[in-house]
Amino acid sequence: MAGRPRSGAERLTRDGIVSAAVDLADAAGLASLSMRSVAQRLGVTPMSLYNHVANKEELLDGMVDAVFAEFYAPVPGAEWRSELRQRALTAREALKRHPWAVGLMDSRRNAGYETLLHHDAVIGCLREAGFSLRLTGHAFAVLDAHLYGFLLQEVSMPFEPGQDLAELGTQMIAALPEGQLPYFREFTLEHALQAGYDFGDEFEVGLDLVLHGLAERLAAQPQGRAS
Amino acid sequence: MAGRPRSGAERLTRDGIVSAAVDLADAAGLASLSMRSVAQRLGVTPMSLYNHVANKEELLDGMVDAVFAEFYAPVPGAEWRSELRQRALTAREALKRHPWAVGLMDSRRNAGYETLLHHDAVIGCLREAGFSLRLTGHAFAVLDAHLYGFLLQEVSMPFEPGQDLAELGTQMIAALPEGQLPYFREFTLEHALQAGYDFGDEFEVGLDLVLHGLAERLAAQPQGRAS
DNA sequence: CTCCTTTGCGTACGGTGTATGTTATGAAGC
DNA sequence: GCTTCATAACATACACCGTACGCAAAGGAG
Repeated sequence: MAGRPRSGAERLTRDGIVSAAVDLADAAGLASLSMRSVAQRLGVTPMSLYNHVANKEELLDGMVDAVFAEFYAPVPGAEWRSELRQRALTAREALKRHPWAVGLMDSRRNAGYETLLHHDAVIGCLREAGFSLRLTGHAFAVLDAHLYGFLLQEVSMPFEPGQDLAELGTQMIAALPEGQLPYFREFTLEHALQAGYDFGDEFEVGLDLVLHGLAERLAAQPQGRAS
Repeated sequence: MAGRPRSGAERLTRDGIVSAAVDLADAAGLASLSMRSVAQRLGVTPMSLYNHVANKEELLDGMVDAVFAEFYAPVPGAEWRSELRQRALTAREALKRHPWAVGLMDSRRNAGYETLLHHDAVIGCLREAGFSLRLTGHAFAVLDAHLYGFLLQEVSMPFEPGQDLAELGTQMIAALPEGQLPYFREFTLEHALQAGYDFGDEFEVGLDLVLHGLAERLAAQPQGRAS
C-alpha cells in the first residue's frame, strides 16, 4: 500500500520528469500542467516528483532550460552573421514548438546550465568576430530582444494558423466603432489581412535589419577587440 | 446577512476593480493576485467582482489594457522618429512600473480598446511619415519586438536594482565549473559587472539601431506611400 | 406602494501546490 | 545469507484557488 521503488529504467529521474512536463505542456498547454498531471503521465503519485524536483518553480526552470538546449549554438570563429542568423531561426522554431516557454522566460530568475552554455556560444561568436565587449553587450541585448519580443507577439496572435483569418479579421474590424482607428483599419484590411501576408515573415526582415545595423557598428569600430 | 448594495461612490465599477488589481499586482506581484485578494482590497466578497468582470481572464485583459493606456501615443504627422522614440521610452517606463504586464501580454488573446487606440497611433505615425503599408508592417513588428523583448529580459534579471551585483555576480560566476563558459565569464566579469554598466542603457542603443535601420529603409523606398 | 432589476453575499465544489509522516525497497557491510 | 539503512514512492491533509449557484436587499420605474 506504500512506497514501492522502481528498479532500473523504471525509476524516476529529474530529466524524465522535465521531459514529461515539456511533452504535456506542448500537447495540452501550460495551464493544464500541474504536479498531478505530470505525475499521472509518469504513472506515479504527485509527491514522488518532489524527490527529484524541489518544487514547481524548479520544474519550470528545468523546462525552460530544456528548450534552450534545442537552440542551435553558434560556433565562435565561424562567420558571425550567418551563425547568429541560423541561431535566431532555430530558436524561433524551438519556441514555436514550445510556445509556453516564451511566457515562462520572464518569470525564471535562475538560468539553467544549458542556457548559460548557449549564451556563452553567442557571446563567443561575437567576440571572435571582433566585437568589443561593449559592442558585444549591445549586440547580445538587441538580438535577444528581437527574438523574444517577436515570439511574444507571434505566440499571442489571436488566431490559429490554419484559420481563414480574412473573414474573421474583417468581422472583428467591422465590429469596431464607426470612423475610429482609421490607420489601424487601413493597415489591417488593406495589408495584414491580404492574401500572402504572413506576420511570421516579419521575423527575418527585422532580424536582417538588426544584423545589418550591427555589421555597420562592427565596421565603424576601432580595431582590436578589447573593451 | 446578504446583499447590501453600495450607494454612489462606494459602488463597485469595472474600472475600480481593474485599478485595484493593478495596484495589487504592482505591490505584491502577480502571483498574489487572486479574485479573493482583489475583493478583500475593495472590502467586498470575491463573488461580487463577477458582477462586473466575467472571469479572471477578462480581469487580466483589462489590466493589460490599462497599462497600454499609460504609453505615450505618438502623434501622426509629427516627426516620426522622435515620436516613436518617446513612445518606446514611455512604454518601457510603464512596463517597469508594472512588470507583471510583460509576462501577461503573451497570453492575452483579446486586445482591449486602449490597446487598439495605441496601435492606431503608432501605425498612423508611420503612415503619415511616408511609410508604405509593407514598410509599416516591418516597422511595427520590429519596434514592438524590441520593446517587449527587451523588457522580457530586463524584468527577469535575477537581482534587485539597489543590490551590490558585483559581489553577487562574482560569486555566481565563481560557482560555475572551472574553465568552462570562457566567453560568458569574460563578458560578465570584465564588462557587465564593471561599475558604470547598466543593462537598461542597452535599450536606447538597440532602439536607435532599429530606428536608424528603419530610416534607411524609408529613404530607400520609392516615393508615394501606397502599398 | 409595488414590482423588477441590479448587485453584493453565502455556500459549496473540484482543483491546486506542497508539508508531513509512513512504508517498502534495493544496495552495502559483515 | 543476513542485517542495516538511506532512499524513493506513497497516503493523508491543509490552505488556497477560480467560480457555479441561489438568495437577499437596495434603488429606480410604474
